Amino acid sequence: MNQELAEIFYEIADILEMKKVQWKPQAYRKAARSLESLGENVKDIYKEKGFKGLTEIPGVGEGIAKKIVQFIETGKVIELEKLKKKIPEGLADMMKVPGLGAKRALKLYKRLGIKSIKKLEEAAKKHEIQNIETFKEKSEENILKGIEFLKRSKGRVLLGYALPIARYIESQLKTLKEVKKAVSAGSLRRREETIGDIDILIVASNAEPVVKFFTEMPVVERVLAKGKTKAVIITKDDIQVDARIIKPESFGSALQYFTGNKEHNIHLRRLALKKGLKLSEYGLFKGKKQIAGKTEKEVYNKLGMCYIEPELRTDSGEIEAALKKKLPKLVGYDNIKGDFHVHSKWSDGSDSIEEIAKTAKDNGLSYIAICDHAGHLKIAHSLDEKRIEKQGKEIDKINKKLSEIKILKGAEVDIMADGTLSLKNSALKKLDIVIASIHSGFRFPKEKQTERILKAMDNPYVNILGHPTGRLIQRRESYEIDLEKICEKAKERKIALEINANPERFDLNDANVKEAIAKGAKLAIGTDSHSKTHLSFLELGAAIARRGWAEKKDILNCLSLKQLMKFLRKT
DNA sequence: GCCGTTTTCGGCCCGACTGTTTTCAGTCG
Repeated sequence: MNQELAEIFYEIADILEMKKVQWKPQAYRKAARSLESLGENVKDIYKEKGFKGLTEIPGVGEGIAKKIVQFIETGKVIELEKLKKKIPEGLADMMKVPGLGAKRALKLYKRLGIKSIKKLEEAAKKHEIQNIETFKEKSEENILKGIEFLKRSKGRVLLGYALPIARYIESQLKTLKEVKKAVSAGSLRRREETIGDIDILIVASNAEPVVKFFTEMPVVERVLAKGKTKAVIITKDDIQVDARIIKPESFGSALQYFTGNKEHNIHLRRLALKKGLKLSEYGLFKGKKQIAGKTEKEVYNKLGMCYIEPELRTDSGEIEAALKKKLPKLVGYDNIKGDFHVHSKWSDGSDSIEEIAKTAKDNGLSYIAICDHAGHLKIAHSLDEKRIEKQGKEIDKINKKLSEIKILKGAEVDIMADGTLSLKNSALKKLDIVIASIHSGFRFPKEKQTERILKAMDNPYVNILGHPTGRLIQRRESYEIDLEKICEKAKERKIALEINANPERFDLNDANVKEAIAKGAKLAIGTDSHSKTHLSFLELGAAIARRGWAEKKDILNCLSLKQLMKFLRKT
């Protein structure tokens, strides 16, 4: 619902821009972005808090709220239908071609009657476009390249996929003697679940060789821009990477600016203006004098607030909290002592328990819970009671052998349609830790789904509710649940809600985490590893917790083994 | 169309790069 509405508002913005309407396009886009990053479904907001609730969404006022209501009730927004009649269908699509904005797209339509990407491609191939003033051969070439990119590009990529690529490019850049710093900013540094492009900031003694190196790296497929301080490339796996060369005295303000997000930055710049200052990527200025910019902290402090961690910079209350110095002390990446959700060869994982435990130990963990599938799910080689017992003996052996790491005996059991579990209590009782998850019946209506989960949570042996909403990023919607009720039950029953750190899941997500904490529920990060290399997802789980404003006390993984065992032995 | 510690009108972030231009508009982030 939110995404559909966002797309409608983006389209309205595009058409309005072509019609040379001032300001409204920005307003619609702001609302669209706001909807995209909203944790809650607008439909639920409307149901619970009515029209007023909608206008409380940042960037949504009376006008846009009315359109949201219209969409909820009728499935359409009349304004868009009207606008579409004035501008040929497909024309707004043309703006998706990189380098082609509203004005030039409209010009092509007016002069050549081009009104779709397909027609655009044909015209460019026939060299009809270079005859229009302000278009020449180069424009034609770029349009074709842009269309090609559009066809191949998969859009936003998962954080878990982009992060290693970014780190690799950073490390390559750091091999240059000119490079003093190379740091990724942007949505990657905010640890968003998907990344549009990678932004790398570089401090270098001499920009020229750095730009040359960057645009000629072996991973480069195509160079989009190459200037004195900025270069843009597309990698062979179709990820756009921007590089900026920064002076050391501006490094903090540049890092701040390029870490964003957009709303956060605009908010800060407005605050700066109110103080009679100007904030840009070059620094915070009073007249022509730079008063901050070397570090991010300096910039935030000079604006009258405390430092804001990158993961929080989404303009969703963090600036107000920072001004009042009331930001939470976020859980640290190094506070995470263990992993609660690991599969081994015993079910559908690919490594032995011993291999996994050794890797975990090398990663600095002090405990992991082996939670293989247990019960009826034959396809994942689920363990029955007998095999669980056998596995337990193997774990005992390895525990004796390895020091500094403790392997907990666990299982991931299925929540059946009626809310019972796929393994008998007599078996669950013997385990250190039990994760209950839904692996079937994704489409149950909200009430039934919630009831089913609540019933499972009443089982005395359940410790963690696995991937509570079941969504897969870009692939499957959440199942419909009443998260509020589930959080209340979690608090009451001392059951932790999982933050599944698998990059395709990230479930609970940041907004859910915030809600869970507000309701007093604890959270447990699990990587859902099916191979020892997946154990490194733990940091991504910590990132979600941080984006959800979690503190150490909210996260089970911060407990020492002793404290943890106490938590698990609930009455 | 949105928003308000300059509040119900009058603002709306700021700068780099490109291609086409001969000083700049368009696009992007």
